[in-house]
Amino acid sequence: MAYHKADKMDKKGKVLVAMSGGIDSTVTALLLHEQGYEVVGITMKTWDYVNSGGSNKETGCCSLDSINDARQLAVDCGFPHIILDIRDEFGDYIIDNFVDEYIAGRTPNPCVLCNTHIKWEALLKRADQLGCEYIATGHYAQVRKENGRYVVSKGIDEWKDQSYVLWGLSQECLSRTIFPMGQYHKEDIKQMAIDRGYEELATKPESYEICFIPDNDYRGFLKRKVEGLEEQVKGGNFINTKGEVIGTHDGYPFYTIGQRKLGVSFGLEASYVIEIKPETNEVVVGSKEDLNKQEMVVKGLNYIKYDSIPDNFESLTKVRYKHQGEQSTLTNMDKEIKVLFHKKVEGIAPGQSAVFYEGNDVLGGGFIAKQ
RNA sequence: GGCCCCUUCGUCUAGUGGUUAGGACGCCAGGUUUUCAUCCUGGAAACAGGAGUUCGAUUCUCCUAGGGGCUG
Repeated sequence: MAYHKADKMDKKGKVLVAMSGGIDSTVTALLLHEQGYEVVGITMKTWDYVNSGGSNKETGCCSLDSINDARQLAVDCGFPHIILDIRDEFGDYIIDNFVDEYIAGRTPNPCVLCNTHIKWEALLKRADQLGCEYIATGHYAQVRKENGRYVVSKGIDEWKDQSYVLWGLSQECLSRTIFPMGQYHKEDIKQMAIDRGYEELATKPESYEICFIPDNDYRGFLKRKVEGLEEQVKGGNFINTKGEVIGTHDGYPFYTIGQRKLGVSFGLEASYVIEIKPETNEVVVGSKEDLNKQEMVVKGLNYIKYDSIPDNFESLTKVRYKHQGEQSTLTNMDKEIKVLFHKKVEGIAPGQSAVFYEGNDVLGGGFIAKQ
C-alpha cells in the first residue's frame, strides 16, 4: 500500500496501534494520526467469541465484537487496519495458566500475563514485519527514558491509572511503546471522542470481564474447562482459624483470598477467606482483622526503573489493581523479594501481582508467592 | 412423671399494650473496577400455631408442638 504522504509522516514515524474498538484505543489511534504518525491499526483476536455469548460492552482491553468498529475507524481516517489471530498462543499460555493457577489454589491475573507474554510480543513481531518503529496502546500510563532506562509511570489521571498491569514489560518492549492516554484524564478522552464524531463511544459501558469469560463467571469457566473438577472438589470444608470445621464449600478453586460473600453466615461479623489449602480442599475463614498481613514474598520479578532493587528499599507496594498501595521495605532474597509493609495490608492473594512504586514511577513487580 | 425458663427475617438477635417490628451476617439488584476480590448504595425477607383479655396484642393469659434445673 503506497503512502503518498510518506515523506511528511516519516518525521514522526510509523506506529502500530492496538485497537480494541473501545474509546481509549480509538482515541489513541486518532491522536497519533493527527500528530502525524503513520498509523497502522491492529486488532488482536484472543478468543473465539462466537459461541461465548454476546456482550455489548466495548472498552475493555480485549473487547468483543469490536473488530468492525476498529476497522471502520481505520477506513474513516484512511489508515490500514489488520486483524491478528493470536488465539493459539493466547489459549495455550494465558488460559492454561489461568486454570493451573486456580487449581494450585492461587488467584491469577490473566490481563497482566497477557500484556507481558502475549500482547506486546505479538505487537512487536508484527510491527517489525510492517516496518513500524513504535507500538501504541490505550493504557493510562506513561513511559519516559531516564538514565538509559525506559521508565513506566502512572497516568496523570490517578483514578484511571493502569501502570499496575504493565509491570512485566521488558525494556525492549518499552523502548518502542507509546501511551498517549497517559497524559490525559478520562473526561478529556471522552470529550475528544465526542469532538471527533464518536459520541457513541463515549457512552458505551466499559467492559470488566476477563476477555475469554464474557459471562463473567470464571467458576463456570473452570468447571467447563476441567472435566470432573466440580465433582472432585465439592463438599470441602470451611474451617476457622482454630482449624474447626464450620461448614462445607463448593471447592477451593472457586474462592479467592479476601472474598466475603460465601453463601453462608458464620456468625456475628462478616467472614472472609483468609487462606486456601488445595492439598486438603480446605478454605480458611476468618474476620476482617485476620485478613491483614504485614509481609509477603514476591517472585517472577521484572525491573523497570532500575535494573535491580537495592536492599531495604522503600517503596509503595500495590497488591491488587485498585489497591491504593502501602509503604513497604523491600529485601532481596535470591530471585525473590520480601516485602515488609509499614502497616498491615488486607487480603494479600498469592497469584496476584505486586507492583512497586517510587513516587509515580514503577520500580517493577512480580507475583505474590505467599503471605 | 410432677413445679419453673425458652420459641422473633434464611441465620444470630434487638424491642414494645398502639413502632414503617431495629441491627448484623447471608441473599438479590445497582455503583466502582481491563483479573479475582474488596468497597459503596439500595432491596426482598420474621413476631411457632390456636383461643382468649383489650378500643387495640408481637407484647398479657390459657392450650398444642421443639431446649435447661430439683425429685423420684
